[in-house]
Amino acid sequence: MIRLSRLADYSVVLMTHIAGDTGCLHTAAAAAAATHVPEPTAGKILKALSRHGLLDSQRGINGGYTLARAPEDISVTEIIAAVDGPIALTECLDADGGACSLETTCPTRSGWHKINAAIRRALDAIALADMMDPLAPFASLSGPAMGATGVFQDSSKH
Amino acid sequence: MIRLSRLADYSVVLMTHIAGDTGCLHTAAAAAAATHVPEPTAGKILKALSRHGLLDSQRGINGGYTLARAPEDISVTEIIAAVDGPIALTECLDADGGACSLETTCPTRSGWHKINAAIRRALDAIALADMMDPLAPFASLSGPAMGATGVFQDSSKH
DNA sequence: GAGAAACAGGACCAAATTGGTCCTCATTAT
DNA sequence: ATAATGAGGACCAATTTGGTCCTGTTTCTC
Repeated sequence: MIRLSRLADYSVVLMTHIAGDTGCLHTAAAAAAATHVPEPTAGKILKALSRHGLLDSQRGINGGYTLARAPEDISVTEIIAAVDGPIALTECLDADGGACSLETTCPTRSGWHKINAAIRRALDAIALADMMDPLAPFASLSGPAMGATGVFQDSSKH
Repeated sequence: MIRLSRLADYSVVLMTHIAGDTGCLHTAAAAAAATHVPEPTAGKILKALSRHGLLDSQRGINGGYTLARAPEDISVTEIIAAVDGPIALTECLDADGGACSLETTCPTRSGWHKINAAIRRALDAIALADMMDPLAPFASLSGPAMGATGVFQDSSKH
C-alpha cells in the first residue's frame, strides 16, 4: 500500500551495519558482503550517503566509510531522503507542487499535506540508533506525551 | 521518498467526491468527469472499492455508487488498502514475511516493524471525513494527548 | 418483452520507474 | 609506481504500474 523503495531499505540496512562498528572503516565490498546487498548497488548507495553528508569517506587504499555523526543524530528520514529524494506521498506534494491540475479545486490536497507531514514527523523522530537496538526500540521516544498517543506502540498483532 | 501509488491517490479523491454528496448515486462516468480521473481507471477503482465494501453499488440503468458507511467511519487506510493491498513498507514486512533471506540476522527488521506500525496507526486515525474539510483538518483527532505530540500538527513549512 | 444504461470482472498492452551493471577517473598508502 | 579504493555517470533490463478494452450481468423504461 505504501511502498518504500528497495534502495531505501538497503540504505538503512547498510547504515545500521556501519553504525554497528564505529571506529573502523568499512569498505563498500565488505559492507555489501555483510548485509547481502548486491555489491555494485551497495557502492552506489554508499556514495549517495556520503554525498549527502551521512557518511564520511576515505579514498585510496585502506579507504572506506564511517558514520559522519553519532547514530543518535541520524534520522531514518535523512537516510531515506538521501537515496530516494524527499518525502512526497502524492504527486501534487512534490517539491514545487505545481504539476497537479486539480490544484485549486482538489478537496483532498490539504488533507494529503497533513498526512504527509504526520508521516514525515513519525520518521523524523526515529534515529538510526533506534534501528540498532531491537530490545529497547524507540525507548528514547517514549516520553509521557508520545507514549500516551499510542502511535509508537507496536500493535500486538505484529 | 515514500510513494503512494497513483491509484491510491485517485481512490481517495474519488471517495471524497462521493462523500461530498451522499444520498444520491454517482455513476462512474460522472465521478470520473468531476475528479478528472481517467474514466476507465475510475471505473476500475470504484469496482475495487465496492468489492471491498467501502461503496455500495446499484446496477442497471440509473445505477451508481454511494458510500457504504458514514465518512467518519471510513479510514484512509481502508481506502488505500482496497486499491493497493495492505501496508508493507519493505518487502520483509509483507503478509507472511518469508521472502527476506536476512530474516534471522537482519538487525533492522524489528525497527521496520515499528515504523510500519507507526505509519499505519497514523493513517488509521484519519477518516475520510477529515479529508473533506480543509478548514478544520483532523479536529476530531486533536484530543489533548494527540495534540500534545505534535504528530498531527502541520509543520509551518507546509 | 426489448433495448439501453449502468456495474462486474478480467485479459491485455504500453510505458515509466527501478534497480542493477559497468566503465573511467581521482585519490592515497605501501 | 602500483594497487586498492571511492567518485561519478552512462546504460540496460525487467518489474511494476496504470490505462484500455471486451464480454457478461443486472435493472429500469418504454
